[in-house]
Amino acid sequence: MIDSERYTYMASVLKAMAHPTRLFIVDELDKAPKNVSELTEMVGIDMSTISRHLSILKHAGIIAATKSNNQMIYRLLCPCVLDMYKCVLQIKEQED
Amino acid sequence: MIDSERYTYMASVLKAMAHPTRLFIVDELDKAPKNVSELTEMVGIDMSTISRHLSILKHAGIIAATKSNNQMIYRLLCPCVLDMYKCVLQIKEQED
DNA sequence: TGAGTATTTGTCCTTTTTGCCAAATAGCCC
DNA sequence: GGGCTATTTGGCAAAAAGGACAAATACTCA
Repeated sequence: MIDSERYTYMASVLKAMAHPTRLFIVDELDKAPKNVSELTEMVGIDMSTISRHLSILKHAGIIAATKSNNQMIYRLLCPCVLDMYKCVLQIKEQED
Repeated sequence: MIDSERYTYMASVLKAMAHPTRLFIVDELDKAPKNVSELTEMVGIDMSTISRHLSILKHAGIIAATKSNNQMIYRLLCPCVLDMYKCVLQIKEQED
């Protein structure tokens, strides 16, 4: 398979996006940076789970974190990922 | 979590994309429709595995199949998914 | 230093994904 | 129908992902 490394890299980024909670987080961070507690409250699951989701997104290079006092403020790095949402919804329309 | 259903749907489509082999297949089908044997030869893994990858992409609404004689010809339905590649590579550049 | 808040990490368990092999199915041609 | 080719499906094992709880870490403020 040609360019196998590139496909593996791209798949890892897409995999980082491919979870409902993480898509929600990305959407929220696009509106404004937020800390872990705020996101935890919005999603309504264990904070440790949210923290791991954030770690996955950060590791993929999609979001970044800044420490402010004893909080971690997460922000969206690449708003271009939101364009993916549009394409996906276009697929949905075509199906209906 | 607001819009939970929509995020679940979007995650399912992204998950369907999030595999190196499936990204390769999408890329190839964008160039031209192909049958299972052709893709199997290009990727170099078991045909049953390719068939399952195709089934995942088809189920997600990303590709479609047409039967021609005793072959299945797969084609890309939404070329917009290729724009995702661009965004992902943009993330990579920002990291380097 | 010690209490308190915010976040991350370790561990365990369950579910999902991936890939191979073998078997089943579908369609063509004789 | 029978052989042939193309594709899909069943079953299994290994690997990865997801989530909860508890414990650890980090930082602030008194």
